Amino acid sequence: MCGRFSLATDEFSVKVYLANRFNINRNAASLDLPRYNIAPGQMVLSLINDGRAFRHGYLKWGYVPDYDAKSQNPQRIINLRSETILEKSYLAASVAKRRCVILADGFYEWRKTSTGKIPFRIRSTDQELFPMAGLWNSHTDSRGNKEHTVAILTVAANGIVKDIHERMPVILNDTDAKLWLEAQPPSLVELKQLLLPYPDELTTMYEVSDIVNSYANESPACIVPAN
DNA sequence: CCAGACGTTGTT
DNA sequence: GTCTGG
DNA sequence: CCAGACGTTGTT
DNA sequence: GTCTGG
Repeated sequence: MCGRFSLATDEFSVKVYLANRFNINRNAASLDLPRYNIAPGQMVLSLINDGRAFRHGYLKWGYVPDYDAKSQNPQRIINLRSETILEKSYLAASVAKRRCVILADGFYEWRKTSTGKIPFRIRSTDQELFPMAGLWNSHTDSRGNKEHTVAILTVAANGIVKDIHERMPVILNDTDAKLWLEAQPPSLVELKQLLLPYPDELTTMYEVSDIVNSYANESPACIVPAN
């Protein structure tokens, strides 16, 4: 699955990416980059389509479903199985109207061994920055604060990631990302067909230090190859 | 009609 | 062991 | 995802 | 919010 990732890129590169690939040029706001260790509960850089144009902004990682929006400690869903998003009634409105992508340049998975867990970083050889498919939602919590929350969609691990883990985030290419974000998609069934394991031949993976285990370690050491 | 359920992963 | 928080 | 916390009463 | 079940 995907419970930790990186966007270890400087702000300028991300702004160039947003301009070139998504025609986003209103870029005054600071993007708080680079990030080496992004964890659930934190704000993640996301793209949506507002019906006229692509927009970027921050969403809080941990999707709060409508049915739980008013509880004191709502369920916060960090991943959703892409295979079943069309079957879950509580997701219907998000699937229809609140699809998004989350920007990353790598994600972490842990291999379980008899002696413990070993972290790995997985990247694309094709896209320095890549969009991960997500669904977002809005709610007003019990104190009246508005929150925009997001879950990352998952899919079966590809041939590379399979060595260490059974699931991986849905990574899209730029073309499919735009389709996924399309405000008036041809059909939701067609959109769901975009949610596939990333191609093996475009995937690279390497072991990293267990420094990454603690989200408090927001440091370049997280992405340095182990040994 | 209303009431009740509604996640994921990994591990067992 | 299990939940919470980042 | 992992790390960290994990209680109660009564007093301030 | 939306579907299922009774």
